[in-house]
Amino acid sequence: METINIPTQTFKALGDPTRQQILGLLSDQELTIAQVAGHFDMTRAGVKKHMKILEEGRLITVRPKGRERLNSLNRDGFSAVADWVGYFDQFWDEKLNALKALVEEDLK
Amino acid sequence: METINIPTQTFKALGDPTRQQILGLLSDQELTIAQVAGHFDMTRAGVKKHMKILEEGRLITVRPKGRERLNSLNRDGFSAVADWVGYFDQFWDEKLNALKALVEEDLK
DNA sequence: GACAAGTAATACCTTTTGGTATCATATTGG
DNA sequence: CCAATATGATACCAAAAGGTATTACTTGTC
Repeated sequence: METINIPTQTFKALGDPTRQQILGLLSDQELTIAQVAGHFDMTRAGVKKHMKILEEGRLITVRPKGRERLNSLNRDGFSAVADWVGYFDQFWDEKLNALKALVEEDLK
Repeated sequence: METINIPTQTFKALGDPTRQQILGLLSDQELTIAQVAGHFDMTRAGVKKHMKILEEGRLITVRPKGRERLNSLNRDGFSAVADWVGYFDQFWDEKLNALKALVEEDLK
């Protein structure tokens, strides 16, 4: 049996509107925490907590540049979600096959 | 600009291990709330709440059968997640194109 | 050392999670 | 048909987790 690891932390990270917006911002360009905070009515500390959750969900990565730390999207988390959803594609395939078998049985 | 609606409720529904397990059970067969509760150390009322969240995330549907109500997977939620992830695929494409452009610039 | 970015600690409030209790409804047996 | 039973829906409550603001501390660059 083929198993798949469930990206719980990734889904949790995605289940918040603020974090979704942050991802949207980062899809344009990499940003510091202060720059992200500039787009919201929120303190740097508040943004930082969301960034940590996004990082734990492997949706962003951080790289130092001078005295700043630039945050950018990380493909890992997105791939994990895509894989997980793909796993359930089996289900729909089997369901369609079962339906097809039923129909063919009817035609006999 | 092409927009995409963000399935927040769906991600929220997916961000819980118990609900993920429930989806796994339902990928085998449709089940009543009582049957789902049989797989967990949880009351029917507790399970019911998870089912409601899954339903709001369009991950399951319910159909009545006698005095029972059978729960099964709903493709809508899964499709929404797939679409959303697909939207971010653009990002990786653009990033690769930018990289390619840089490399070609270098070769001049 | 001064400044700006980042991080840590704390407190407050809201949301989520799960339990118990209760009620309505549908089925089944007598 | 009526009583007993099983299912599921809902209301209320307590504990836990999550979100935000405030304040203060650390670190890196100039």
